[in-house]
Amino acid sequence: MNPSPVIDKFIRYLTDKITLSAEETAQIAQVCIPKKIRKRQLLLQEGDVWKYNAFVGGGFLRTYSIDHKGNEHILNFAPENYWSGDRESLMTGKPSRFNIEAIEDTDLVLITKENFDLLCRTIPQLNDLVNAILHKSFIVSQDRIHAGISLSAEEKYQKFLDQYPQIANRIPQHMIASYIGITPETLTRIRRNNTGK
Amino acid sequence: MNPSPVIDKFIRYLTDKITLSAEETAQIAQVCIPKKIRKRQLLLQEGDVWKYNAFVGGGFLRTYSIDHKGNEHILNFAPENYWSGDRESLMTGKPSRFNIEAIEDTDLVLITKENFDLLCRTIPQLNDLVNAILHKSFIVSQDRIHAGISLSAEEKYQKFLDQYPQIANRIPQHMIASYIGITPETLTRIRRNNTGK
DNA sequence: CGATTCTTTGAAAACAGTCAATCTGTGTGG
DNA sequence: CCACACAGATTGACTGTTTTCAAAGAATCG
Repeated sequence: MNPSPVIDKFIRYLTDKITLSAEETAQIAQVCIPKKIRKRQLLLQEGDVWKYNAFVGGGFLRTYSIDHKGNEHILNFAPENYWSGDRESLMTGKPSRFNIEAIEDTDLVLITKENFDLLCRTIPQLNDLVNAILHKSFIVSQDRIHAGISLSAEEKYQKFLDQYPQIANRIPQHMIASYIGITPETLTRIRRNNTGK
Repeated sequence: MNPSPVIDKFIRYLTDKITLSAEETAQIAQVCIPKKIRKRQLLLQEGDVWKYNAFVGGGFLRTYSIDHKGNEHILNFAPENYWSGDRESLMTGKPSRFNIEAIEDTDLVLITKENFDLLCRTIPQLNDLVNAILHKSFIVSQDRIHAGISLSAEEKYQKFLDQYPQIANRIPQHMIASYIGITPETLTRIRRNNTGK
């Protein structure tokens, strides 16, 4: 047992997918930094450098940028059992263009890049898992790009609902609008036309 | 020396990035399938299952879909020293939604998924290289998604020019339009307004 | 309840798409 | 070498979609 429930949750998430020895789980737990953030608090602020891998044990995060007009653009959502962070800042060491904010009170595990890389080098199954997740994320990204260049606003909304029903009913709809790249007013109008039929 | 110049090119691409023993390069070369395709020929046709990893030694490929109105949407370009293929079809075994076509006469190396995975398991440096490429590709994808939801058509065009000048002057501009998700007519109008200043 | 956040609405303007026609450059076959 | 075909780019007029801005209604939370 660990001092922190979210670390337990993280270890369970891992052992659900890969086999780990007692030493390995201990080794992982040792470098886990549990963290709680309240609704509307920032985990990462634009301009800061991101240094971790973050696992969401409970709650909900969003990653977004703010453009020159003050409009927010949501790049990602991260509910429980998802990962969050800014890989670009992590990899390059440059200041992030994004904010990561809690949509709900959130429990996290942070692992610094150095520790995480070390774990991956020491535990091959973990390395494989991480690569499998990355691989899947890439495919999902490509699909979102394809949707972005080929679907109408209405189709993008429908696709979002189909793909992420559990997210859709947990967030305000202006965040869905932001994620698919339209204004909240446009989303209202799309919904009016659809529910009318 | 290999029977095929494109395999040599591929091996050089690899040894430029990682250290390989003579046996390892031999092992890799052994499973390489060299292939030439002519301009406008298809490497992959929508509906077929994609089975390979494809390295572009020379020439130029594009990956695109055709929507219900008959419009093409370009998901990716692959010039020399890039990889191509449909990872989604490769991973799931499902028929591809995409076509991959040669924009110019193209020299390729194909490696079947089975052989490729085996190589990665046998040669750790190769595995690391592949993961590093995937990691980078993911970051590039995220950036394109962000551009898609936050930039105007004009800004997307400008970003494309900045990011891929060497691609921009090698393809017809209606393909740039297709890649950034606008019509060729709109791109013409954007250009007119910009070069006018 | 009062404050805040979120959604909806309307009217106008900006933007992007459609369709059809024309213009341009390139390359091929006669 | 010319004529023609073809792919690509541009234009204009029109339509349709999306944004913008301002205001008013819900809904939620402390």
